[in-house]
Amino acid sequence: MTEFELGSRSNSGYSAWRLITEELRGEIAENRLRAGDHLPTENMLAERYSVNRHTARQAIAALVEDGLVESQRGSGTFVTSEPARLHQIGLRTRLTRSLGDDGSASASSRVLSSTIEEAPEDIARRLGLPHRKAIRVETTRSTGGLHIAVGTHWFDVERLPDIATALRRTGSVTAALRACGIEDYVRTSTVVGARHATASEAELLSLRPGAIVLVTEALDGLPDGTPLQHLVTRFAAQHVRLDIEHPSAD
Amino acid sequence: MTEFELGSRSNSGYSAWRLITEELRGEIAENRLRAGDHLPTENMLAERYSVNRHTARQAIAALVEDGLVESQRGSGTFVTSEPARLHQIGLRTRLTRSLGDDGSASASSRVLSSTIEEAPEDIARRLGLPHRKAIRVETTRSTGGLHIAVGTHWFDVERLPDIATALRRTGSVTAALRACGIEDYVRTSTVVGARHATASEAELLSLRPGAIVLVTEALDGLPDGTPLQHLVTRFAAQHVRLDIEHPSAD
DNA sequence: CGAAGTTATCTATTTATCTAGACAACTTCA
DNA sequence: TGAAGTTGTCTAGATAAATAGATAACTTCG
Repeated sequence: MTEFELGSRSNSGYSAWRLITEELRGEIAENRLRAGDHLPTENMLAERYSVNRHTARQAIAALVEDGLVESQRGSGTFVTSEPARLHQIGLRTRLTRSLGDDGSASASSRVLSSTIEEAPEDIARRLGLPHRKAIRVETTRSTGGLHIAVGTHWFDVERLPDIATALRRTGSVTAALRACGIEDYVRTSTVVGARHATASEAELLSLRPGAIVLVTEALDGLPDGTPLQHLVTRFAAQHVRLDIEHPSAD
Repeated sequence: MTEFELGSRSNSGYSAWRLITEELRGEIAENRLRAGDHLPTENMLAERYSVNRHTARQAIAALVEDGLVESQRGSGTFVTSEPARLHQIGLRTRLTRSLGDDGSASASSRVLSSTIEEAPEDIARRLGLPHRKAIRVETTRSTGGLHIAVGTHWFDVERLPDIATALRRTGSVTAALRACGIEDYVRTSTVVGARHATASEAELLSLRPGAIVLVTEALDGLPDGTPLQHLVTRFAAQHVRLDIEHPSAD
């Protein structure tokens, strides 16, 4: 097993306890520590990572707060038996418009704002805009009281001039597109990345600053290829898995 | 927002400069800051994140060290790096082939180890193993001198008894499968998540401890659906984004 | 019961990180 | 040329994180 040392750990921008927390979280995620298992004791962790016992305790405390482990005075700390529920969200790869990217049926999305803005150059290009004037819509999605994702949608203001009012009325992008006469649309590309959440994303998703977000960047278009919507969605990585369907070519 | 930021940022386990560094890195990776672009000045960053200018400088210094930006006294700091490269994921995804589709011959994969182990229960179930005895193979993948991904492969030891020797001989999973008589296989399912790298992953990928990995968990099978390989791949998120293949709508 | 091992809590101290202000060196542009 | 704006460097102080040691409360097991 590889342990980081003081040299590489200090000055890394990550506190010692955070690194230990995430290391243990990774072991749980990889099933090397399983439900019910006894975590290394505080003294063992302190020795393994060359830190004080208090630092090891702080690392464990973060896992306790996340519900991954439970501490019992006198006996030890154990991996929680029922792992936190993960939301499996389907990434749309064909025109499953009814469910699609909105995933589980219980998900509710809300429009935070919609403004007319100058689109960034690359987004304007992907949308095929000569003028760069676009409608920008910010949305959030939550299920079961948990904030799951925030989305930034870009529409061509000339192609869909009424999308803003339709959005405010329907509260849903899909319904708003239908109100604008778009019955069918197709996802033409999706790119997935991961990074730390920005401060505003962390606030919207009820995450700590620095939490990890999965970022999907997608382009929706008419079946003939005309681009309709550029969509950037940020998911809280600790609650979400993205499920990719692989439609067989035949 | 700014005062709230300070309060919630502390005690997060991430230093202020690290959060700023990672936010800027994300903007570069997602091509919102492009090669040649002027970074916000130190004073602008300090104001935007409500930190001292020295803290903003430290954030930039980390990007300089990673070779993403270059500072020029008097004029500013500029982006020097390209956005994260794309790794394609689709029906015919092979770890060996899909990276470096720019035709660069620099992409290479390496078999680190192969052992016979008792597979974890969930993996055994997905592979359809009654006996739980499986071959576990660890691989790494790099391109352009960058370590891109590490993979953990699981095979049925009874269905593919010779895969280990074939792997050691060929060095490639695809070639080894072909040597075992598997001419064609397809991706059945892919699930994507993200978390911090463990210390061992960070070492294999030449990342700092605490860096972010994209984790894909995939099942490959014969065209008739028989499971062949369970594959967990960890990509260095700062270098890679996943490009989800969409079937052409024809 | 008693000993050993565990988590919980407290105080004090050291070390690392962040803030504050000043000035120098350099570039850009009017 | 000069003014404004930028990065580079220095000193000092304030705040947060980690260390060190001690003791209590609880569990397990011989």
